[in-house]
Amino acid sequence: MVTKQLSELEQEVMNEVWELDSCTVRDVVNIFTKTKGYAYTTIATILERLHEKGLLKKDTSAFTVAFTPKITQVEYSKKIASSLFDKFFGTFGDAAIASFAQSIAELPKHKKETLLKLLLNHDKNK
Amino acid sequence: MVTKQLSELEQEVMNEVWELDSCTVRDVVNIFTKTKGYAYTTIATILERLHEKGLLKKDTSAFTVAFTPKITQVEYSKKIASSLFDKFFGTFGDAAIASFAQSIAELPKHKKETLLKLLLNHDKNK
DNA sequence: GCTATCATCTACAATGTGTAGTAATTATGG
DNA sequence: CCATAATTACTACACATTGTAGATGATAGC
Repeated sequence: MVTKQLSELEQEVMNEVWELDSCTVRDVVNIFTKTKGYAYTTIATILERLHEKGLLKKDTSAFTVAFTPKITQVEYSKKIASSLFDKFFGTFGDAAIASFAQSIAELPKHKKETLLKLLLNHDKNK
Repeated sequence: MVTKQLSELEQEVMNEVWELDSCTVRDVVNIFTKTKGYAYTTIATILERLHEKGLLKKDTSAFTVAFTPKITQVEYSKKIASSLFDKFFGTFGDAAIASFAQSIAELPKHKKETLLKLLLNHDKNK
């Protein structure tokens, strides 16, 4: 099951929605006005596209529409990780395991250590 | 340094070029006729694009052009892995380390074991 | 010299993406 | 209750990427 990645802006917006949890177009626009200035309709379009892609629930019962994530950020990141790995090993095969390992080894120390701990734990409890 | 991923077809062709090492358009066309039937010019276009993207050397000294990889598949897969990890953690932050670990845990046994061995080795030699 | 092959140039439809205007509708402050 | 602001739904559009390949001119080899 290939989980296609979101576009840059979609992902940014999605991250905000995860922070806000339930929100309106205006809420998201307000967040972004502090940094980049997007038109109201631009954000509306992106939220709509995220809805079409099945990532957001859309509650239209009130005049002002509310969007809510259908999946948590952690769940979603899990899907993306799986999909990435599948694609990576599908493309490069077992020869790429070393590349993979090397990239892990080059992660910032705290990430690497947390990761190793998790992996070894997993391994014990199998 | 973000290494952008190749398109599906570009990647397929690139994989063949890595197998053949030095090759002509015809060589690649021949490989593919066994499976999918691409027009000669389709493959030529893809090879040209891979050249533009800096992945292939193009030797035009003879009438029949020869393409050669500028980077090995393993080196390239290393870049992709790094880029993928950067993007992944850049997008989802440390909260995603667990997702990452879980996806590793779900890899086929032999991949996972090879990977763990490499990681622990790395860790020892630091 | 003819013919098959090749390289290069050009093209084009489909899709994704960032970006936003317009029209119609509804909420709201006075 | 009305005017103005806010909101939604629809439409649009340019630009990049991708898969796909035709046309045209150059060349190699018989």
